[in-house]
Amino acid sequence: MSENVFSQAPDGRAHITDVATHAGVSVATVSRVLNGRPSVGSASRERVLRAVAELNYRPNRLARSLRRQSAETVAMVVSDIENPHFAEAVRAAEDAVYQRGYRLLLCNTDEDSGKQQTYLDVLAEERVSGVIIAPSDPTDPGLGRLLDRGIPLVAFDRAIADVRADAVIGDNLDAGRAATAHLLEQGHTNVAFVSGPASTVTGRDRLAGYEDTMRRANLAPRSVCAAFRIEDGARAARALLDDHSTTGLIVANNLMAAGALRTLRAEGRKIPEDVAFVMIDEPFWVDLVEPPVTSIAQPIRVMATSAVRLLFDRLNGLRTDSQRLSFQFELHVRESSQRSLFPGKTG
Amino acid sequence: MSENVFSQAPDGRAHITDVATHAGVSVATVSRVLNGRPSVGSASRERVLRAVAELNYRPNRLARSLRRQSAETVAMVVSDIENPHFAEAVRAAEDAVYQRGYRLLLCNTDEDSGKQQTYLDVLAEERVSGVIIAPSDPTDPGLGRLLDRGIPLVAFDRAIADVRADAVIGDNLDAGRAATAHLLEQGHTNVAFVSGPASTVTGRDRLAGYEDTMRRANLAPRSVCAAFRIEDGARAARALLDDHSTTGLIVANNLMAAGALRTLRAEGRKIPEDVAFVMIDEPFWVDLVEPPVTSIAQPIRVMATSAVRLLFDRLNGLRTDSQRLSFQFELHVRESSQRSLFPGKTG
DNA sequence: CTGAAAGCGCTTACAG
DNA sequence: CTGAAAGCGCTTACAG
Repeated sequence: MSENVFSQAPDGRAHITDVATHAGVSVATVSRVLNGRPSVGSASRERVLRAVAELNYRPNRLARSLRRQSAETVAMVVSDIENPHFAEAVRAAEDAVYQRGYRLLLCNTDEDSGKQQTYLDVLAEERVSGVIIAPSDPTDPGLGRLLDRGIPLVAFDRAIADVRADAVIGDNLDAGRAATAHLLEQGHTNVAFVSGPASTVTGRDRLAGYEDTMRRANLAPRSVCAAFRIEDGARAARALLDDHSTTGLIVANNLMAAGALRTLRAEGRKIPEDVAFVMIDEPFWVDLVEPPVTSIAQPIRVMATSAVRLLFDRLNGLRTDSQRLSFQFELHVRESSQRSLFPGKTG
Repeated sequence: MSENVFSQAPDGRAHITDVATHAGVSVATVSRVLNGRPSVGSASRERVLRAVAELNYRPNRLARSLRRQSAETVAMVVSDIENPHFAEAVRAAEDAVYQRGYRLLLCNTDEDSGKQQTYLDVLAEERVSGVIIAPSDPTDPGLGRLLDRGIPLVAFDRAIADVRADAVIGDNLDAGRAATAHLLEQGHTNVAFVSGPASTVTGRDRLAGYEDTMRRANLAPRSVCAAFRIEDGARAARALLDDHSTTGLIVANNLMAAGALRTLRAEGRKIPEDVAFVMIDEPFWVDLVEPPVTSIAQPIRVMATSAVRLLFDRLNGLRTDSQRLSFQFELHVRESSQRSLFPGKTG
């Protein structure tokens, strides 16, 4: 039991050597106590713990990570944290990662492939344990480089080409089909589609589902591609509604849907009387707007949690082959598409 | 120019020593080139750069951070990343931090003081450069411990007691006053208030502003405290609307406002005819709902950017005294509170 | 159960 | 302009 003055002021800047001195043991013993190794005498253990408390000691995780060759950090790369869809995913992923004692590094790429590239490089330097990514640019060579280094990658929401990556993806083709089929069943024939960017799978597949369903019904698809943003949705809707024969409108994500609704309101089109409306995604406001909006919902939380599980299965060596999880969307019919409420009008 | 076989496979697992060998220089020279130090001959520089490219070398940032005693990481701790208010702040902060070459570590505390405490400890271990925090628990001793270690702290959105911390706060008292004054001006006398939790400044101050304004007008304040969540807002609104004499309702944040709107709709109360409605916060959906909602808006992006600036001023040694920035809210009147549109009814 | 020592991969005075 | 060497703060065989 040393009667030393503190070898270091108790301001938390103490190092493991200070704790060792203070407790009268070796740094190895301190380390063992701190890491919960069993082989430490209870007397030593107690003195170490007391010294830690008195010095307000916190181990330096940089040093530990360097030594252990593991940073216990998962990075999540999304294209827009302000998109409630991703906010929800990030939240669920953070929870799941935190429960496993890891940290979640957030990277927002802003749908900018340059920013994504920079981030992927940084993540490689950072020696993160794994990466969950909704790629802005799925062709980024940085993705392959990460995998080259043995850093497991999970494509979330949007697929990437590299077969070594795991993936958790919604069935976007089906989402586009379901939305379209629903409006056709309501008797609409002139249905237009506000699509996401062709550079993303979510953009392409949802559009493909729409076009496919239209063509099978011998109807001409009509769509405009836009970025997944509010203003772009408003603009795209304006373009599509120029043709006043349009009686059904599908919007490929929640932000664009907000913009499209603004356009419909600004132009005085009644929903669903003039235009029936369906959106993909189900933000909390679907039933706050007037009328409540028919939506195609995705189990985002479950998907995010699954992505984390896939990652940790790899990290824990439980699996070496890559896996791809596909999730179904669900159609939730609300007033915005209820043509049947107005049986007088038929195409 | 060495004709060596790669000292290490070009799979990105190369170390600085491999690069040095490959380029035929010392590790010191490699390090200098990588860190942009001027004192390197152009021949050496070129060979190093080529070796880096050929080996797909990426420096290990853990080692660098350990050596430099700086992780170049800023942590942002928020209570709910799904709250669009914080999502917007996180996004702006991430941008500002990224521009300075730092990373943003996201910590979601879920309004759970235990989780916040754990996170603050982890951040101390992590040796993060600084912390921006909207505290779930402003009395957390971990806050003081961080400051003890010399880690700069910026209280964002919600103040903390420690005078060593910087702060970027909205004038919440004024927000509560402005919302209330607006409804009183519209002729309402029976105005109720859905408040946030008393444990947060945003909860307390907005409520205090409301109560103050009511009392000055010799009116009896009536409020219910709730968590900043959708369901809690719905429940609180139900309780307050039980008293059918209520003609004005103010809700203290955007999530609770969504819940309150749901309640109003469920109970068939017309806005603003039966109940005039004002919310604090201005999410993008304020003008999508019917009718558009009068809101008290805050310049969140500017606030988040300012928080980052305060942090870096400290990190760059430009300032040692603590600073507190206060931001004003703005009242944006929309239909939900337009009593004047219905001049026939007067309280 | 415990300690001395090597080593994780860098950076940076120091010396030339 | 360049290199040899110390050191950042830990963890972990190895030996006892």
